[in-house]
Amino acid sequence: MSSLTLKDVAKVAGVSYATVSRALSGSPEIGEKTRQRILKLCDEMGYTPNSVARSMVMKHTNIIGLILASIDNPFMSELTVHLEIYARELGYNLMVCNSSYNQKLERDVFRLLLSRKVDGIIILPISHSSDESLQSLTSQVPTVFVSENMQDLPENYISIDNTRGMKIATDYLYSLGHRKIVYLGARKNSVTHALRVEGYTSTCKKHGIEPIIIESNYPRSSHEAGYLLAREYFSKSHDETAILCASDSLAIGVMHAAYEKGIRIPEDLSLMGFDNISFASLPPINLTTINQPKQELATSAMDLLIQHINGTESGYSSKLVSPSLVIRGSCLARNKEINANGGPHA
Amino acid sequence: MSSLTLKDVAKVAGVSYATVSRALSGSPEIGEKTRQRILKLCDEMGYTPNSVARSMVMKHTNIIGLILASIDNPFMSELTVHLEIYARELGYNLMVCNSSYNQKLERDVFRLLLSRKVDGIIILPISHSSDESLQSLTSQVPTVFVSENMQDLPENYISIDNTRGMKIATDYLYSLGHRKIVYLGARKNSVTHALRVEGYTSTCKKHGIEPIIIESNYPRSSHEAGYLLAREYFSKSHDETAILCASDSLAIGVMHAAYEKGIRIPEDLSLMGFDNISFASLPPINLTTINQPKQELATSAMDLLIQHINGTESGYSSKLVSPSLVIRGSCLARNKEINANGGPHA
DNA sequence: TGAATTTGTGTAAACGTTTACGATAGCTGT
DNA sequence: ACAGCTATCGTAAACGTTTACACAAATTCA
Repeated sequence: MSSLTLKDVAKVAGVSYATVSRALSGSPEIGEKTRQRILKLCDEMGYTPNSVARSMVMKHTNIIGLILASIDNPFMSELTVHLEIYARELGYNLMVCNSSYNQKLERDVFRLLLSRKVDGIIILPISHSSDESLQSLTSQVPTVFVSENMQDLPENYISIDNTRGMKIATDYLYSLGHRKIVYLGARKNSVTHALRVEGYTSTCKKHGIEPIIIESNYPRSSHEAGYLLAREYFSKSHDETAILCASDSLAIGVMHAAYEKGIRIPEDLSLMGFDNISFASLPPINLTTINQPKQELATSAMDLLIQHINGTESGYSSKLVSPSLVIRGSCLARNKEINANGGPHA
Repeated sequence: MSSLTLKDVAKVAGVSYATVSRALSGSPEIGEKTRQRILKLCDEMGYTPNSVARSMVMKHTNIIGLILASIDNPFMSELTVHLEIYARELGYNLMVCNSSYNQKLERDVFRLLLSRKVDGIIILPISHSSDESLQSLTSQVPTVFVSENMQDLPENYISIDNTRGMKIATDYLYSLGHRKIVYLGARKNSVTHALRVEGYTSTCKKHGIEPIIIESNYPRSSHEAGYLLAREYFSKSHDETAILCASDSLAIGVMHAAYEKGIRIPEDLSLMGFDNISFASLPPINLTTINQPKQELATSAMDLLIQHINGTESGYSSKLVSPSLVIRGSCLARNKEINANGGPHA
C-alpha cells in the first residue's frame, strides 16, 4: 500500500531525485528530452506526488478550512458547493467542520484547523459569537467571515446587503397594496438580523406605515420556530395582510400555522421569506423571497481570502453583494382585483 | 504570522525539543514535573503543533476524503454532517469534494485525494460509474462506498436494504387498500434503483397485483424529473390509486404535477417517497416515506473505513442498515368500492 | 557499597519534498 | 584555444515532527 517516492522513480530513471522533482514541477532547468522521459516513466509507474511532504517545505498546504454551523442547513450547503468547486479551480481543497451551533466547538475546530496549517479559513459564524475569543484565533491565519458579521471585524467580511434586501421586500409588499405588514423572527445578538430589521423599519417609515415586529427568542431560524411564533401570533387578534419573515425557514413554519388556522396563502395572507434557499422553489412551497446569490457570495469570499493569503492587501476589503427579489406564488396584490399568480401550490 | 515550533519552546524551556515532543504526546518516558512545566509553557507561548510535519513522519494524515456528487443534495448533506462529526470524534478531519455528477471529475478528485495522502476515502459514487477506472484507484487506499453499490465491490459497501425498504413501502400501500400502485422513477445503470424496483415487484407479486413501472431517463432523481414524468403519465389514461416514487425528490415533482391536474393528495391519490430527506418533513410537503437512517449509515461507513485503515480486517465486510416506514400525511386508506369505480379522476 | 536496573533526557535519523548551490559538460565568441 | 557562458544535473540542506538509541543520573538490590 505504501506508494512510490521520487527516489523510486529516480532510481529506475537513472537520475537523481532532484531531477525528477524538476521534471514534475515544470522547472526550466531541465532538458526537454529527459523531462518527457521522466514524465512518461512516472505515469507508467503510477507515481503520485506526496503533497504533505510538499507542504512541509513549501510552508503552505493549499487547504482552506470551512467552519459552519451545520452543513445540512440548505443555505450553507449551497454555499459550500460553490466554495468547494471554486477553491478546487484555484488549486485549493476544502476541509469542512461543523460547529453544531456551539461556540466552544466553533473555537475548537478553529484551533484544529490552525494545527492543520490551513492556508486560510472561511467561517459562517454562529450568531452570538461576537466575543473576543474568536478574535485571538483569527489573527493567526487569514480569515473571512461570511453572512454574519462581527461588529469589530469589518475588513474581512462578505455578505449580501441585508438592509437593502429587506427594503426591497418591504417595498414589494407595499407596492402590492399591503399596509399592515408584520415582520416575524427578529433575533437579538445578530448583526444580520439587526440589519434586516433596519431595512424593514426604515422602509415602513418611508411609506408612513407602522412597523410591527415579532421577535424570536429561539436560537435558530428554523421552521419550527416560525410555526411556534406564528401560532402564538395568530391566536391573538391580528389584522395584518402580509407577513415578512426574517428567513425562508421561518416562512415555512408560518405556512404551517396558517394552514392550521384555515388562513389561506396567498389569498388571505401574503407571505415572504428571505434567503431563497432551495426549499423555497419547491412547488408545494413556492415562496416569494429575496435571493442571496450564493455563487457570488462564495467566489467573493474565496477571492478575498486568497488575496489575503497572497499578501496582496491592495484590494483587501469587505464586500456587500446585491440581493434581488424572487417573485413566486406566496404574495397577492391587495385592494386591486389582480389575481395573477396562484397560491403556494401553483 | 509564522508560528512557533518545538525548538522555540524547547529553547525557552531549556530542554531539547525531543523532550517537548514527549511532553505533548503523553509519552511515559518523561518526568511528571517537567511535563507540567512544559505543558504550561506551551500554553503560555501559544504553541500550536504542526500536524503536517507530524503526518510526514507518522505516515498518516488523519484526514479522510469524502467524494459525493453535490453537497447541496439534502440526503448527502445530512449524511455529511454525521460523517464529519463522527470523524472528528475519532480524530479525523474531512476533506470534501464534489464530483458534480461527472465521472471524469469523480476520478480526478479521487486522485487528488490520493496525493493528499488521505488515510481513507468515503465515496457516494454517481450512479453510472460502475466502470473499471475507479477500480484501479480504490485499490490504492482504503475506500468505502455508501448508498450506491458497484457490482464488483461488495466488501466495502454500506447502504440501507433498498429491497426491504421498497417491500415495506409496497406492503404499507397494500395494507391501506391500494391495489393499483405505480412505481415511478426507476433508473437504469443504478444498482440502488434495481434493488428498489425488485422490492416493489416482488411485493406486488406476493399480493397478486400487477406491477406498473414508469422508468426515468433523466440523469438525476430531481423533482423536475418527477414533475415531467408525472405530467406525462397523468396526460394519458390512468387509474392508479397510489404512486410509489423511487425517491422523495421525485415525489415532490409528482405533487406539483398532481396539483396542476387538480388531483388532490392524499384524497384522490396516495403518494410515497423514499429516503426521508429533510424536505419530506416540511409541513407543506408532509410526505410519507421510507427513512434512511443517515446517522447509522454515516457511523457504519466510518467504522468500516477505520477498521480497514487499521488493518483489522476481521470485521471488514459490507453492511445493510434497516430502512423504516415514516407515516406522514400523503397517503390515505382506500376501500374497494372506490377502487372498483376506476379511480376518482379520469 | 558496588553493580544492576530504572528513569529521564539528549542526539540524530527519518519522513518526501523543493531549491540554493556547485559542478560538469557543451557552447559561444574572439 | 581559452575564457566565459549556458544548459543540465547532482548534492545537500531545510521544513517540523517522532522515536530508536545512547547515555547520564537516580534508584534499587544483593
